[in-house]
Amino acid sequence: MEYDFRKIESEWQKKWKESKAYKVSNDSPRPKCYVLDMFPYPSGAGLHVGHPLGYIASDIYSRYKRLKGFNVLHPMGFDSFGLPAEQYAIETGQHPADTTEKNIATFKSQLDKIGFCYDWDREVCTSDESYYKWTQWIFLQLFNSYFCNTQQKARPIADLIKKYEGQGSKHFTAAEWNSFNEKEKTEWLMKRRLAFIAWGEVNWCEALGTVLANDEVVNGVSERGGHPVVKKKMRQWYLRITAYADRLLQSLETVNFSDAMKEMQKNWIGKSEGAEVDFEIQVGDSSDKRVVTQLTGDIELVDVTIMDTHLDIPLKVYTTRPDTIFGVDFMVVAPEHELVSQITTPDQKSAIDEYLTYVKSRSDRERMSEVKQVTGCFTGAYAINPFNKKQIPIYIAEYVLAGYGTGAIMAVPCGDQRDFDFAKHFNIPVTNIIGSYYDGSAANPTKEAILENSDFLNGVLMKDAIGIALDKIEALGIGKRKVNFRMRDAGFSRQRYWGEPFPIKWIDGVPVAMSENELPVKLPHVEKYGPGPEGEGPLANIPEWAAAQMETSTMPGYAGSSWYFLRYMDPHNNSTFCDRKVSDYWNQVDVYIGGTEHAVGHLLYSRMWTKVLFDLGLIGFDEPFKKLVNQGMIGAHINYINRLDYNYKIGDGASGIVNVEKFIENYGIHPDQYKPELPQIFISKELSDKIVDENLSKADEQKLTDAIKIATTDYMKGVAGKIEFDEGWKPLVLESFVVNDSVLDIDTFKQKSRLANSKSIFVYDDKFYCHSELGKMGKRYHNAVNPDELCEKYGADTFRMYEMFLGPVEQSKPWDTKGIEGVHRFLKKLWRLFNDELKGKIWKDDKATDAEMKILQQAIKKIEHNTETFSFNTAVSSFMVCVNELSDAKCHKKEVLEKVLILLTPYAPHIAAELWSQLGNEGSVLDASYPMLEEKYLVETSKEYPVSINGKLRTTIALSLDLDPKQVEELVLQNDIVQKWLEGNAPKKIIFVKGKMVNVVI
RNA sequence: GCCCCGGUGGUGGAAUUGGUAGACACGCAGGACUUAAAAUCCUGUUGGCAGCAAUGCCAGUAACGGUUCAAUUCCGUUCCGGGGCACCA
Repeated sequence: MEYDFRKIESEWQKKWKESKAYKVSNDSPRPKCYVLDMFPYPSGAGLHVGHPLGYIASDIYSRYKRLKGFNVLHPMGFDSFGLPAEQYAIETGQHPADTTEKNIATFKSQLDKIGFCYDWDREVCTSDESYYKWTQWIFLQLFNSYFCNTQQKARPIADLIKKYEGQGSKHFTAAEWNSFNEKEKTEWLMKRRLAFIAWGEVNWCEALGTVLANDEVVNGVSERGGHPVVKKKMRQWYLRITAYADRLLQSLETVNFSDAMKEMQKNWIGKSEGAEVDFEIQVGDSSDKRVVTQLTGDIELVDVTIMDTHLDIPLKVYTTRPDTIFGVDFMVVAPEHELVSQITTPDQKSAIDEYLTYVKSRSDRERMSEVKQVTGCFTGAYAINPFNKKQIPIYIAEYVLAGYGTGAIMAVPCGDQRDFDFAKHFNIPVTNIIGSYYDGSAANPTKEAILENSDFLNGVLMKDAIGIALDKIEALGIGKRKVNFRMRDAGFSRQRYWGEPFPIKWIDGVPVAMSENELPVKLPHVEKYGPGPEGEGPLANIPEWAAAQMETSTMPGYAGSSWYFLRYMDPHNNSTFCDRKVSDYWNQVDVYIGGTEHAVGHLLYSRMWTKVLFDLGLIGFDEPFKKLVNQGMIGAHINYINRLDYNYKIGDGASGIVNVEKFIENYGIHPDQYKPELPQIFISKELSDKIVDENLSKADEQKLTDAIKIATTDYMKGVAGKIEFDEGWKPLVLESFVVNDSVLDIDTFKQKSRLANSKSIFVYDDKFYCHSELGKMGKRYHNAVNPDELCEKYGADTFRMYEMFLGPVEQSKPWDTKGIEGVHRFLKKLWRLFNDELKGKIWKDDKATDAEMKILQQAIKKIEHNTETFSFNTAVSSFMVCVNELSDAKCHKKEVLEKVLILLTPYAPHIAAELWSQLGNEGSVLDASYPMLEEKYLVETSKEYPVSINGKLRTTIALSLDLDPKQVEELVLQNDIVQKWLEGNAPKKIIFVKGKMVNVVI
């Protein structure tokens, strides 16, 4: 009886489907465990072997927990709104709903072949009405809530209105509030809502007709498609995630994420503690009597003489190092800063104007990329150091950004390298406040120096001086402590079609929330997916939609994925997004598995939504994911082949001018239109390397010349002209199936590669080598490996185990299909413990020996530990060790084998179930109980001790474990090899670690 | 530039708190079975030196140095690779 995995797997998959073996109940006396994979986007390309890595890991863990007696929720669904479907719709005219449905079907069939234990009854798709109804509902909760700074939590906006009506705010009195008209009230409330509308500079991409999030823009072009992106002012919806910045940061301490992940989130939030300090501004020096006369309206510098040279408005700077305030030698203000026009002196006006023009001419991209070049311009104005009244020149420079802090910094050249470079460039004298820590050649950002030249801070350690300076600044009323965050509020509008419509109507220019019983606001059908007028979304093109004054943008991709883990708990509830009782039962996701690419986007947004829902009392926990496991990427070799570049040119050859008549006679075409299909000349890697190194041998040169000759002569018959070779060659991506260990399989290449043409010429030595590098797996690199094919060829069980066997889940690693044979052999070997090819059944009911039990118990111990710690690769090798040992011991005993099957069920469920039923077991192996570890079989009485001389292993000696150190020493010293090394001398020391090793020091 | 993670045979990778480096596989080489192939099984496989051989010795976990009886593991410096952030004050 052979291991017929195709039959076994399809039969068991069918059985499990029919018996609803993966149905999960919300009502169970067993403890719960929630294992979740990151929401996949159902792309048209389908799955490649990189995708299921995390799914297999989570599936193994889920099945393991089930065997351990947990009620396990392990759902799957689809993040089905998104740009690619819409792009595809624009290109092909197919409705995104149709293509999405098709893609989901493909995904599901691919996933099912791998044998995952999903309860498909709980599947959710973000583009289903029954789902996005609740996305819209949560949006309304966000819209109708504000962040209360006193309680540091979200509260209903009604509470705020009540407060405004009763006691007003620091901006208006209660009486004023009550006299405001609706529009004014709306505007004030909009400043506090968690979902709000605002004008903002957004990344506008003309080609996609949409606004992109920061992380969707790469190097100034759109991530998808690479279209140019420009800044544009638009009215956008935003989520006030900045209100949660501190809580998002603090509660990172409560979750089990990797340090790298926490670090990324911390960087993104970018909290810094410092101070805002006001500096008096003096325009011109005191001998110069010119100053600003008008400070309101459109400000202009007026050339009049006035005695007072001080500006009423202070220069507000943000600094994290108030301890360095006596080392300030100049100020830098962002070129966009509103004070620039006010403080510029007439002398400097033309220089400043020139610099501003220069800055405007620079794209953001240039401003970011050119770090080394120092640019800037003096404004003519000075700030006054509030402590020592020193005059400090004010510059503008593009390295200071208007959007961060106050848009102005105090520059301390002895402590900050950028400031130092700037000072050198403009010959600004540098004040040294850190003594020997500053050597005059570079800045030193230390906090460990004792301050000098610093008035009341003299002799104080910088670290300590920060607090002292802050106290003084606050006491003098010239500034205050201030915490800054780098994070910005999250843009929540997309000028797109394939997303959730907003439950918002615009009435007299005011956004008005629709009521909950009007939900869902259904996404209407459109004929065209192009953008609407003025950059609005496609919905603006629908007359009825526009007439109903509906919001025309839709929600972004992360809307639906910010709360989907809640919907899985209660997917069919029509009266609420998720029943509180149910979410209290399932609570947080215990293990969340996915890639690092969602580190800052999805994870921060879903964490924020969870906090809001918690604040509003809708769920009972404020962090969605208890533990996060980051799966590594599966890479693949990208292979390149070098093709010589050459062009056919007629008429400028050495042989002279083309005889047009003769040419037409030969070819029936005018020479200008003649474009022959030229043979392609491919050169192998070592040859192209030699060419680069100018290391070409005579023989190599001859080969190339010959190839070129063949290529040219064929096409030159009777024609005057020549073929011109460009200098180099083009590396082209090869299909991975034509390459074996960097060697090109020329026959397969000729038959199957899209690059081959009938007249390809190959230039190489003994083997044709290709250039090969490790990169991503994907369609465009022609190296994607499809899991379906592997499941077909080796079975799902083999595929699952091989993916795990590749290496640690969290580590990125290259794919290599070859190794899969080893895992497949292992399963066949396991099968042969139960069945013989000829004799059939060979398993027996005999009592197992202690030695056999020991093999089993070792396996239980290792595999349980490895599964628990997500070390699935070592678990697979432990299975191999176990089966190898049982085979060697010729153990075919049910008592041992059935336990092995339970251990194996999470990893290879089909074969485990089949053999389990062959053993005559009633009931499903899916619900068997995990074998208990019985330590008594693992107790050893003796050990083969490694014996080292001076730490170097020389021999091993078998010793009983109950010997005392003295007895051990005696036995060790009697050993021949030890004697040999001692050369008759007494050892200096003998180190004995019980159960580990012996080391003799001589 | 800053932060995080990593570097182990031809390849993927093992190695509790420092305690027998290279488990388990792939590949390769040789052998058995077979008319042959597939499948299966057995043997070898870090490098170098010596030996008919069992074996022995030396070197060896990116490089160098340190701590220790003992270092892939801890510390320091450097190099290389991957990821994240970036004129962030």
